[in-house]
Amino acid sequence: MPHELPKAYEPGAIEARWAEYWVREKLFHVETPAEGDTRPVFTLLLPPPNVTGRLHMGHMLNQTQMDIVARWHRMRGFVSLWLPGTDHAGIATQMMVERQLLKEGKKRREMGREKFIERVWEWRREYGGAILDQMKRLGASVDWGREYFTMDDNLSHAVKEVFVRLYEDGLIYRGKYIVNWCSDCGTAISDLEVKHEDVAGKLYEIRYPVVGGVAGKEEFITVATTRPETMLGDTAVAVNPKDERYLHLHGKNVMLPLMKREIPIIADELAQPEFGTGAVKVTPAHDPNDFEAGLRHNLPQIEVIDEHSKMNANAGPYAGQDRFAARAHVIEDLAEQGFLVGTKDYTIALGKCDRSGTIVEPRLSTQWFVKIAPLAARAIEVVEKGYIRFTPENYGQIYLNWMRNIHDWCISRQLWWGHRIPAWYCTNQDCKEVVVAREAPAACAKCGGKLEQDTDVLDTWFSSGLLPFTTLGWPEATRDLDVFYPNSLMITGFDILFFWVARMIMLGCWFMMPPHKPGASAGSEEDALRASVPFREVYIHALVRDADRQKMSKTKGNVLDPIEVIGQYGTDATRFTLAAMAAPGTDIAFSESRTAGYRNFANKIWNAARFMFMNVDRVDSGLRPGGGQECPPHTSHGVAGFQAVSLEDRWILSRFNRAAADVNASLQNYRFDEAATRIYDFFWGEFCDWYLELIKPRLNFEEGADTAAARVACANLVNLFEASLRLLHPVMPFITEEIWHAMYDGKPPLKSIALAAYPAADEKQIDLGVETEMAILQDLIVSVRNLRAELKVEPKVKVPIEVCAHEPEIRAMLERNLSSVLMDRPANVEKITFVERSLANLPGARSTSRFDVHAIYEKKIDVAAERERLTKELEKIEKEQANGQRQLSNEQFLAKAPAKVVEGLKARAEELRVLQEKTVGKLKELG
RNA sequence: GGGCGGUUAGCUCAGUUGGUUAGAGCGCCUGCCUUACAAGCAGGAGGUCGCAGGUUCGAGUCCUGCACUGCCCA
Repeated sequence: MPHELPKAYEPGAIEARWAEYWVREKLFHVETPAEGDTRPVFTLLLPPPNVTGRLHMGHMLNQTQMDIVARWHRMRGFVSLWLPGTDHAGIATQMMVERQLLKEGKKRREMGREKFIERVWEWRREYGGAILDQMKRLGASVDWGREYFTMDDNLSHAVKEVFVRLYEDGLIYRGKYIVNWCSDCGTAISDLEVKHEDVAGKLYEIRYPVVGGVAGKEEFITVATTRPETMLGDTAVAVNPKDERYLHLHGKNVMLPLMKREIPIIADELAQPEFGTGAVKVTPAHDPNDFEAGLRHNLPQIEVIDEHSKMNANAGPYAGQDRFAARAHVIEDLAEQGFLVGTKDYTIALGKCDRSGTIVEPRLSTQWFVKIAPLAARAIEVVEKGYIRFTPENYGQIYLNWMRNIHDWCISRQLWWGHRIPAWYCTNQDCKEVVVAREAPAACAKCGGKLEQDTDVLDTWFSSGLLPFTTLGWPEATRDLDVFYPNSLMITGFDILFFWVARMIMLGCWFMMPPHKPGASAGSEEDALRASVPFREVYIHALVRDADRQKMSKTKGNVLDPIEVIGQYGTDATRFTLAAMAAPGTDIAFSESRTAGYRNFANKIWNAARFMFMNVDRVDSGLRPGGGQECPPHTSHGVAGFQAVSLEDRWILSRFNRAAADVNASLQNYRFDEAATRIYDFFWGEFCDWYLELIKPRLNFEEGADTAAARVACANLVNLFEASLRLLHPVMPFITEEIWHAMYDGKPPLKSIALAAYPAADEKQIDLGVETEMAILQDLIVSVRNLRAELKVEPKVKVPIEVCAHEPEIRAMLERNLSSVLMDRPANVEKITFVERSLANLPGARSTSRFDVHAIYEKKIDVAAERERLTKELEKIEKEQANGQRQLSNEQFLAKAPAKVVEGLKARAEELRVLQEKTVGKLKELG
């Protein structure tokens, strides 16, 4: 049986099937284009989800937008490559596996590095594909044949290569510096992985006695701190050199309370005269600013807190205590000994580990760093020069501000899971040579001693920052790299703008520029720079919040699982919701009522299709889009094979082309919201509400009916519907695929609608005159419906009407297009009489500036209600009239406003004059 | 402390380089199971566009200040 669609739209039944089909048929696999292939190329890289992750609404928004763009380009004839993959996520994955081990009573360290890593791989094989399977359910048109994992051999090889080259370029160094230390994760983390949180804390004022006093008298200098326990490691007190209060103390020492250690008073900008007392304690081993000051003044660095956030042996009597317990004890002892001057409430911006939530400890530690300035300079330049464009634009500025204030990047992590740092140290204590190499060296080149590899791994973002070129074959000179680099676009959320986008730009502009760029480089240095960017455009999407605009979080319990939403409303409806709400600059308050509405939209399409098939089967079940010809080529404009015989035909054709033009323009500007709502309005508000109703009289299959007319109407319907499905496909891929295949009775000319051409506007099919005529017709129909409601005409009773058109052309147009047959369904009209006399003042009449229409119906109207309505209307008219008059009598306006606006206002004034007269007349008639 | 957004109908949001009558979905009210669709159809109510100034012939839109609110950075 052809064209069998179940009565109700059930997304679950169709979506899983197509999702599976797209993957099985490798529909979105892209072969590397051969030399000489001139097709335009569109490349997208999927921001790799964390391999331990589950799909959340943010992913779904991100992937919906990418899929819309990827499908849209593909349908427009681009080689559209969308590369999927997952990220090995060092800390998260390691923690996940450690937790699993703990249940078996095992520990990572007891197990040993090699066995542990093997275990992580096992874990990954078993669970690592979950999020990608979820992606398949979204219909993401990625090239599964090119799927990557950041720990794949080829990518690991590239990571090593990048590390060695940066080292050789002098951009990687190792040293003992203050880093952000998470004692829970047991590793250093980068600045970006520290989240600041304002908490209520205390500011303690502590006085340090000045050694020897001043002028023989005991004197103190008071410092303010939020972390009194670190005073145990103080090696100086700083005052501002310009601060006159402390000039007499320059060069003196103080006696550090509790520790009884003499430390100097230094003059340094570190101390801000307006903050607290103007004097600050200096703890070089436990504060980044103090660390810098310590270097300036050659101060010793005394560590008092260890890697587990406990006080160490240097903390004297406090050794072994937890840092917070030590704080309490220190305060107690200071108070007891008379050194505590005061305690104030104070808001502290507390740094916490993004992953574990533990309070980060600034700690001296030997780590590897990237010297960021040279990389940042280039990354700034390419954005300033517009080689990378941000949407919304303001993110470009945010990016630049961040990039201009960037600090060196700590890239080593004290983990096992990740890319191990390719550095070796000579175990000979007299040599201690450091070797950075691509392959493990056999022995120390300097002394022949034994070498041991660094036990640390690299920050996960170090490897993901390379993906735009490493996934394409770098460091080899590959054809893929030639064709697909730079990527066309990066779509991602604001939260990883710095983590990832910024780093991709820095690394891309470094390694895809000479001398690191593989293959021959043609053109100037400027051309090379322009071509070095990882992507031409960056689109930053919003955050998905819950319906009450609250951030979704597990603790609040307001997390919406996209898979559940999909289960309830379908992927298409969920995608449509995200697209329709994706207005730039605003977060998305995801509301399920909205999704339910778009599920209804899908149902509407479904039923319109059933209506189409029902009629097609009555005319000729072999009827196919394009009259059975081949599928339109990629340059397809407008609707092919459409025979516009009636006003509504010409109208819908014109409206379709306008919609196509608008949707393409919106997608070009990443206005997914505009594109989605434009299609919605067209399909529901114009195609279903008006066009389908207006052609029903032609779809008459009774005895003696005009079957030729029905055939044309059906053919038009099929052609228009097919084009509309293509227009909608990028946003709602499943339902469009389903109906499209049904239209061809399961034997479509292509494997998928996804491979068909995207509709573009055909200017010749757009007709403003026709649209205006149709608007008048619609006005008339709505007026009659209004009248019926007012007159409370029984729904089943048909009413004859009289129509008076003021202008002969309008009357001719109405006479041409209005028939009782046509008016029967939309307005329940049985007979139409055209008259010359004005009907404006009759009860049971409605007027516009172009016509009067009168419903011939006995029932008395509700005079009071009618008067109220008319009075309200008159008020509105007169208000607008007054407004218009004020402007039109203003010479300045006439002189300065564009002619188009003035003319428009004059025309409107004339309309208002007619309407005002009619309304006043009618009110008089009512008495 | 520095920076960036937001404030439009009961709710969630659109509103283009300033231009004629500020729109949608949901919700609400009224009437309809009209042979595609009640997940639907038809009709309707509801807004001094956060406040105060300013620029302009003209401001929801541009500028200044204020209030409230959210986010990022330190």
